[in-house]
Amino acid sequence: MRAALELVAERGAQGFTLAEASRRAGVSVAAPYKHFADKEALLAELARTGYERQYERFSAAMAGERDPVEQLAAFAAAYVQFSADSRALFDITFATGLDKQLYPELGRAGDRVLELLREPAARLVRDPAGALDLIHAVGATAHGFAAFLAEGIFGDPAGALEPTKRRARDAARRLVTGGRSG
Amino acid sequence: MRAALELVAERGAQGFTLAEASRRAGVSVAAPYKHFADKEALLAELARTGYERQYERFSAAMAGERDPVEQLAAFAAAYVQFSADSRALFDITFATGLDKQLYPELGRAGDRVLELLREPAARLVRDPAGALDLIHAVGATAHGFAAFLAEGIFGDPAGALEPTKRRARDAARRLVTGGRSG
DNA sequence: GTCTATATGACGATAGAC
DNA sequence: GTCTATCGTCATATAGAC
Repeated sequence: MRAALELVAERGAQGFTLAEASRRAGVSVAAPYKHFADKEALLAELARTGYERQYERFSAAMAGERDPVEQLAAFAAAYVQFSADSRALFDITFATGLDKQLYPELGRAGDRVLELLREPAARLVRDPAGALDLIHAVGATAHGFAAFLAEGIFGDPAGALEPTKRRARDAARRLVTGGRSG
Repeated sequence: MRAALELVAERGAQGFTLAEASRRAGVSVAAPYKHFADKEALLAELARTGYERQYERFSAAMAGERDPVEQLAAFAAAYVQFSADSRALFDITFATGLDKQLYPELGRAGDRVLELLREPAARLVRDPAGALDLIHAVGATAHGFAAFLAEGIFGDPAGALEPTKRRARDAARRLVTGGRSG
């Protein structure tokens, strides 16, 4: 798993091959098949832990804030942070093309992450549909900043991390406070 | 090129293979090498046209608005629209991992797209750094909505397209009108 | 511009032994 | 739980003829 994660970090979730991961782990290419049904199953397991780490990190970041607006802003910043310092785990939860019907735990784990935003959103918007919209808007914006950062659009990803976190935080605040919420 | 694009649409930019594209085009696997140096060069060319189409579509959408806020909002909606109706061209501009140093035209073509936002942003924010921040925020948010839509987070992508466009438009407006702009 | 043929090398997955 | 060996398949890229 460690070797697989490293490989995903280097080559992306698609460029990942079981054979190379096996070589790096120092085992034969046959060994993984005693632990996983196939290549996809290993990727799915990796993605599951990716969501779990996200959940831990985001909830920790949000726990430091009391104001719901600041909780959403903290989420956005933590999202960007995670995408940068755990890029492999982040990518694998997105760019895999894993069938969430085939791996239902995956869909659930991903939903749990977005549900972190439910309480603060509900405190800000009475209407449930409006609250869901706010959740999606904050999540999408955080994701966009993370993707642009990784793509180098903000310049060198290492150097641009802190400014990008700040901007994601600001954008989240503006999404909440600007105009109506639905 | 047509066959290659279809293939990218089906299997993503990574799953794309030159051999399969050749088969679909009805030519041998050797033929493409008379037109492109290698597989990457063909992908880069595809990505370049992807940026060009984006530029055309986004500028057309923005031309329909006079108010700078609405121009930014129209951009966001058009971004989501393009990601949905031209998914292959959209994906290839992002998920390729193409070295923009090796293909400098690519970087320029991508920058040109974001520069569409420069004038409206400048009209809204005097400070140039603040204007750039606004460009990045609108672009990132549009991208996030597009990515979430494609990933199925909003439900069936076909059905969720129009609501997502509306939400992206709203979010862009809120980014501009909410709080300070830097 | 296109073909056939080929060199070379990976990969996913399985069989069977230890 | 791990190995060696292997099958079948596919890929990228080149050489040389038409």
